Amino acid sequence: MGVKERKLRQKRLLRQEILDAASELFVKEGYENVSMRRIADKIEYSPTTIYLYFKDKAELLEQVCYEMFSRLSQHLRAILEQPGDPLERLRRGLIAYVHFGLDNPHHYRAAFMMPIPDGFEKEKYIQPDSPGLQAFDFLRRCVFDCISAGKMHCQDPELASQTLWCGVHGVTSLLITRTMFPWVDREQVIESVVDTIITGVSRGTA
Amino acid sequence: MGVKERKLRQKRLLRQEILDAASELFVKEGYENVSMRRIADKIEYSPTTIYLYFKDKAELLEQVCYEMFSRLSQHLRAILEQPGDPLERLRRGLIAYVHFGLDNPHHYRAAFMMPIPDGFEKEKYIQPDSPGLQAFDFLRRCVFDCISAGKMHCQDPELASQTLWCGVHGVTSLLITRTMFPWVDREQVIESVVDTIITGVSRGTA
DNA sequence: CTAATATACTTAACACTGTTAAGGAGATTC
DNA sequence: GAATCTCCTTAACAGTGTTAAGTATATTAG
Repeated sequence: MGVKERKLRQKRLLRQEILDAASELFVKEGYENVSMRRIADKIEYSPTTIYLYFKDKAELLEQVCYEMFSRLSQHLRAILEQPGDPLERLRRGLIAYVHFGLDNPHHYRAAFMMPIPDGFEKEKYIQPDSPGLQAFDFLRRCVFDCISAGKMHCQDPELASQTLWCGVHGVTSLLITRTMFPWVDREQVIESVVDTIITGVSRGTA
Repeated sequence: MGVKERKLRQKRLLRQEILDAASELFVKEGYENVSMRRIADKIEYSPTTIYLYFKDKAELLEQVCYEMFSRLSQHLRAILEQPGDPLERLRRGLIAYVHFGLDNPHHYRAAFMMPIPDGFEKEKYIQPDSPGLQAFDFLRRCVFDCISAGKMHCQDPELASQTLWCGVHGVTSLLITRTMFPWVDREQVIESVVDTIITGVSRGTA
């Protein structure tokens, strides 16, 4: 009686089709410039069909970002699980973070630079297995490794991690939104920020 | 024949009235949650009247941000023109920047965290007397003072300034958009970031 | 094999949005 | 007193996210 499974499979397929269409459009044109009707056109269904699979446009974006975070997590894991000097690993991880954001500017904007709808964050962002926190966890572990290796005299790994995150987020988001600013050189700024915060955290007194 | 001046004065008055109403609503509810009709209601004019004074909603926001930048500039000047250790001045300036952003989250978001409409930036952001660049100039001068005083061995004051800006922007924007993130302590993170980037820039090798 | 039900989708509509075109009172000028 | 100009409004357009109601089709029950 595989009929039920076939139906379920088809439902999942359509759901993914919607997700892919939305993702592609969000990436190309940005969340607020894509309408539900456009997404519907792309998959050749009526606009209201989307609401059978997603609560609203925000949830659609949320799911798209979820997938994006998963990719970021994988990306970071690949880097941070390599052997070698933990400080150098940290450096490479932070730089990879920035480039990942610059490669996916619309998703990055959606994930980190937009106000979170009410009653949204607590459930989705606090649960510890969300890809967002998972990515942050890689950073935290890497910082811990640095402290263990005596490469960083800082009492508080959590504070250090959050500080580092703020730093890389700063470059990433400014390079995304202020493309016309007379940056001395984009790559140079990225390296400068990463080096600066690593130096500051590892040699700092805080 | 003061009739012409009176009319001009009244036009400027209404323009400012629109600006104030828009600013207040933007601050309270955020740019995208405020409609032209709501602004019009507040000043008790028809919605289309606004278009006699501003090209579109984006220009309205731009002007509101312009005023906000002017206040930030004044704020920073007050701090950075005080005598004393330039490194300490820099520190106070950066912390003031962050708090200013946190005190005006919607304006800060509008000014730094939103994509710039096409054909907008070149004219408005590159002209050197814009309050935005003016504020950045204070930072640049302060960094220059630090280098002159031998407190910072870094060859490139421009790169150092941009690096510092990225850092403070990072904390500011993350604290604005991710209010529910389990921050170790908001004030502590601010201080940590500022101290970290200052330490990094002044002791760094880059 | 027919009748009832459940599934998956669509059409039509609502209440909004930013923005523009056309028109209308009231003051100013000739 | 007639024409013009200024400032503002009404009405409308084309779009938005979203919901309620309706319609075929497939599945199940009698």
